[in-house]
Amino acid sequence: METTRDAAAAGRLLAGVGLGGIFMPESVASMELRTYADKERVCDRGELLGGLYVVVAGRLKIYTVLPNGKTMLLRFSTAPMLIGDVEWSGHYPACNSVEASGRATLLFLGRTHVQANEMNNPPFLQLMIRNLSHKLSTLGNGASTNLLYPTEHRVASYLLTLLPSAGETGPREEIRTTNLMEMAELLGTSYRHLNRVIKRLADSGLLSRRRGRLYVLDEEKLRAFADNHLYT
Amino acid sequence: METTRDAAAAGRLLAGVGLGGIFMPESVASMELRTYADKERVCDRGELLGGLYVVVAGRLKIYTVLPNGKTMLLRFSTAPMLIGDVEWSGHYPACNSVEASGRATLLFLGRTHVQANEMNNPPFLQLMIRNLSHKLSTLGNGASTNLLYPTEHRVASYLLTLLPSAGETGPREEIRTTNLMEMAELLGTSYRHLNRVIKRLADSGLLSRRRGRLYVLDEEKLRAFADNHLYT
DNA sequence: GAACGAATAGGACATCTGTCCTTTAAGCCC
DNA sequence: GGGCTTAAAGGACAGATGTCCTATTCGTTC
Repeated sequence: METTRDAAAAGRLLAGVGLGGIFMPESVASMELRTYADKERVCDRGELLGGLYVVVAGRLKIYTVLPNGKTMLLRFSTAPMLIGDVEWSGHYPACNSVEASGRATLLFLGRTHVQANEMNNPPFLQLMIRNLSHKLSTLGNGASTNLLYPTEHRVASYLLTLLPSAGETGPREEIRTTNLMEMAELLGTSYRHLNRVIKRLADSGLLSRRRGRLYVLDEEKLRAFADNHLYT
Repeated sequence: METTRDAAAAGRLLAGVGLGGIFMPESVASMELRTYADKERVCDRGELLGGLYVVVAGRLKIYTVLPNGKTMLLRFSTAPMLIGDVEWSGHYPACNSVEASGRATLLFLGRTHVQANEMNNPPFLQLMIRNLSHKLSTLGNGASTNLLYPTEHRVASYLLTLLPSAGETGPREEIRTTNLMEMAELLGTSYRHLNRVIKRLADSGLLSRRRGRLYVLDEEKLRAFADNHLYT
């Protein structure tokens, strides 16, 4: 991880991701620019965070690690998401692990600066609220889906969510995985089982797989399969 | 549901649950006092909320209903939790259903009042943040546990979490269910299976069940079983 | 081109878990 | 007490899912 400190650059980056004017100038001046290499860890579950991060470029992988060693992929974060907002108010240890998925750039603002500059700054507080709300509703949706629908169904939902024609908003980079193993982790199942399910869907003619890639052949049937559900 | 409007009472109730001085006086003056009977619905998933609620007495049951009709119990809310905070910033439809578990009393503040009075009020915004953070970390913990541990394990964790001696903080009313069917819903399993697992634990001498109640016989073994995990 | 690791693909098997059904026990109302 | 509803308890069975293993394919590196 490389760290630099450049108030002008920080301000520019913030404006570039739509967060211009949100942070107090003193905060911007104290921000560190941190760049991570692919797969580099930003924080581990259980560790104290020391401050707040703003994603300004690249993509982060957010996941949980449980005592039994199992892992669950929760989401990907892109600009202008915050990292560390959940832990902030209670100064709790990180509830999830975060690592870079490809090269990623974050701005870091130390805890003392947040406390001194931002706690009475409504635009910042509102940003926190928007971020938390978004995470909460995404997580809630994913959690109940994972638990209450069979894998077959979740695979269908997942693919539809990524299908460009599916939503006016287009594919959701927040959940796009880079390979099948990640997809299994996101859907909360084993790689083996995911494969089994994909094979079933392919055998039924809903999908085709060529060289490790999946292609949706019958969007309508897939949609029926997914019970019209999406990973919002 | 009975509704009254009494600014003095609202102020008293807020102070009583530790929220004195958080809301602007104009907000307090516009709050409605709403009382719900047992099992009465406060809101249904998908409906627009119209404002923000503060729990001041009693207990609410928060759960998700999916298109396939299945249900998952997420948590119970007691004073001084907020309801509707998740949906607030985007004016989204409710992501969960809420019903009273026993008689419950809420204060309701209409959306326009929140917008006019509270959006520049740091103590209120901080309250929102605290609430959202708490919900997010609880939900994240529960979601990954439900997905990554077998039921047997979750039953053990759940019972330990409720066991007075388990935490310095004592039993967590947020997850205490009133019967086995609710417990199954909270743990994300079927009633049948929960029964099966309880029987196994009882046969192994870790629990005993008498007249529908469960008693922990061997806390140490149960703890080992739970991999030291709690429903935080 | 050979060698290697990472990712894909799937066979075999055990077991976890859900659905459907029946029985029993407890509480409530008339 | 009799009849009702609700919850607890569990038998039987099918299906979903995880674990362990083995090929195979692909891309990278030497």
